[in-house]
Amino acid sequence: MVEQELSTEKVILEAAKKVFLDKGFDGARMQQIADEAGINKALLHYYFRSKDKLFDAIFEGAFMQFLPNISQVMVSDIPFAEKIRAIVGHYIDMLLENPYLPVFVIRELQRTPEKIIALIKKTGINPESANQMVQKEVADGKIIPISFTHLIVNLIGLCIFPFIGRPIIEGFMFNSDKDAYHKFIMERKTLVADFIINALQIK
Amino acid sequence: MVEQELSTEKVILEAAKKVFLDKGFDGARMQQIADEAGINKALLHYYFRSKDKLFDAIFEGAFMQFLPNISQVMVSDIPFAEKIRAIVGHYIDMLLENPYLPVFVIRELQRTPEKIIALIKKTGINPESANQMVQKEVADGKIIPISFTHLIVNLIGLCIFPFIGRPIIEGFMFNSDKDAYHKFIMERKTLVADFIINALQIK
DNA sequence: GTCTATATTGTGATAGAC
DNA sequence: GTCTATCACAATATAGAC
Repeated sequence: MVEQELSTEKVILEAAKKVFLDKGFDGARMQQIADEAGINKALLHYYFRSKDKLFDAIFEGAFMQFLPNISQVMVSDIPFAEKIRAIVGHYIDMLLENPYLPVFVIRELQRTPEKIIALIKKTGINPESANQMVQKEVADGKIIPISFTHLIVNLIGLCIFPFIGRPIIEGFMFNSDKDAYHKFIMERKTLVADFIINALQIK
Repeated sequence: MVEQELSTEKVILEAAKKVFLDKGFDGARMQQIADEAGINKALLHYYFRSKDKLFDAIFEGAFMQFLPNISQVMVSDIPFAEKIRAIVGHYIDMLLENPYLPVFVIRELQRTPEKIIALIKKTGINPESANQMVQKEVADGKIIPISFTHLIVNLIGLCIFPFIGRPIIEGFMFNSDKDAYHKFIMERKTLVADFIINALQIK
């Protein structure tokens, strides 16, 4: 078992991710990334040639992480309500570990939408098959009529907004009480799932 | 009735709002704002002295518009379900007219959170009084137990995410079919209200 | 591979004529 | 008030020594 030191490239990628996630492409500075990595600017360009390419090196992974992992859960054999609970629970856990991810993705989605559409198309994700599963539940009278698109938009919106709006929720609603904010997020793991389950009138 | 020509200051503010809303503070360029206003950069500085001050001149109004107008509706005498319908309907209508507003506010909320907390505190908005109204409904057994904070976070999240995620929804889910996207948004005016009403099990 | 120094371009801001 | 010209500095990127 070797105490492997992180390669320079990995250190740069870590630093870049941290700065880009916080500041966005437009707000990030190569100098800040270099400082964060404990190296100088020239070395960034030696490894990644340009700010654009360095950004690309971290974006795809971040974006894929942002998409909730529904396919694994959807094909499993548990009741629909349990699927909702599992997806919401895992998604909020991921967001707790990556709280800047939503704002980051949203910012870049506005800056370079075409690039990101191309990226998501490349993944082979198939919303039509997801929709068929939802429509099966509808046809069986298990849930009220709703499209997969509306459902996933509701689910993501309910999960990410507390992270997007953290400054207002923590700073204003909870008077900068971090513990109250954290408690609020933990409550949402069950609250959001129940909210969706009630809304869909799952039988 | 005079065909009043817009003052230069108003033209600048309109141009600045357009560019800042689209690109954010970091991505916006004074040159682009000048072009948009049909004037030169020097004149921008003559009127507003700095990019920061020009930004401040448009931000407060934009941010206030972003907050859903709940107080007027909440104090009225209609049933709770109708209040939800009214708030959601008006909010989505506003977002249809200002589709870039959510991303803009979110970006700046991350960039200068303290400034924005101070701004919202200045308005005298009182979440405690809103919470009391919600708790009255809970105590009367009209809705399931929920805090005002969870409720408003759910409501805003459900309303804004379709606008935040437009590139993915329109570009990917609907294969760049703008009409399909617009239809989707219009559906949400009733769908989101019903979703909340069902979730709260309003009696 | 890593550094210092420097080139090059972009961008906010000002000076001064009209 | 509005313009052209320009300054000053910030930021990306490269050259070249080690």
